[in-house]
Amino acid sequence: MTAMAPARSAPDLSYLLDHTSHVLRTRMAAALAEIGLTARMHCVLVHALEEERTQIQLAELGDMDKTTMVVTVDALEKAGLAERRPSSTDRRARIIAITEKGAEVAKQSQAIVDGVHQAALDALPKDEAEVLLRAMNRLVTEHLATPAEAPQGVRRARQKS
Amino acid sequence: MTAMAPARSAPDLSYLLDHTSHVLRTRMAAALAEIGLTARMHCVLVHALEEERTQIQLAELGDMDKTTMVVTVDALEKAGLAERRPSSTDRRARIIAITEKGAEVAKQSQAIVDGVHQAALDALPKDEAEVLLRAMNRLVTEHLATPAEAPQGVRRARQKS
DNA sequence: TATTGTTATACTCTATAACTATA
DNA sequence: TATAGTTATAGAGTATAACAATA
Repeated sequence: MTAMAPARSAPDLSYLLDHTSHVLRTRMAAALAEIGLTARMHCVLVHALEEERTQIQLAELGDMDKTTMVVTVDALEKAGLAERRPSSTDRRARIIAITEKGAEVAKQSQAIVDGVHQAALDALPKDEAEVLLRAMNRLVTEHLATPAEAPQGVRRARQKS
Repeated sequence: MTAMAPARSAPDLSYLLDHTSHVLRTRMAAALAEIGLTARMHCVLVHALEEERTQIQLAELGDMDKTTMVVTVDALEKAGLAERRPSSTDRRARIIAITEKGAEVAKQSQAIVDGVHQAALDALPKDEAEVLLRAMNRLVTEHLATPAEAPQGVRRARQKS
């Protein structure tokens, strides 16, 4: 959706943010798809490499639901990039261990991600890119840190079958 | 989803754009919901007010599917903000005419939209806000103008029932 | 034949609920 | 009792197909 603001209005920040984030997301998806990854898979791969983490911990880091995590880990396992290992301290939990192949793919995917990001920043004058990042970081940590409550779209509890 | 970039990487533009656009979208939805509008309804309202436009033209302007347009116009009609009128030049097409009440609501909703945008920009130092807008406009018109093709997510044709 | 608007429906995504096994 | 992970499925959003009227 576009164009929240006609003439004589405040600049249409909604459009600017929505459009750029959408286009960048499609670029990223397309670039990662070339090595068989989704953005979520890359995200889990990278965080699981940093240290031993359970599915729940990885879900929180990637801001996903634990059920979404299940399918993401399923995909990583199926591709031979990760394995579920029982935690030595909690028999309920699974540590997501990255395989050797997974580590290699993670290196590639990180290069891809960095490349897509850098290409966008390089398309700007250096000083603009710098200020853009500073301003965006400020918004993310301050005024636009937390989402508003959903207005009417409250998800109803599902019916008992 | 968050955190495409760990240490030693290019700045995580994906996260910055996704997070800010998501939060701003929830703010906008919540603010517009107070007068019974969705962002789409506001968008159609404003564009239909500018000049006589058909549903298809409005759909293109708002980057929606024509079927999404149908439900949006349904909602506007039900709320008494717009009416479908037969086009005088093409008997297939419907002109979306905004009612008096619709015009008034559009004025309010535009003020709401501007307020949400301005509040975000006011949260930044003036020079940062200026450069942010310049940089975002540059990205939107240049490097991040057009989405990449969807990689695998090709929608299959539906089965004949 | 192509296009506007409509209805109906299928697809994708994600969250909810319910469950098992542990804690 | 609460939590980690799993399965199954409901709900929201949206695109596709088919259609009627008209171009």
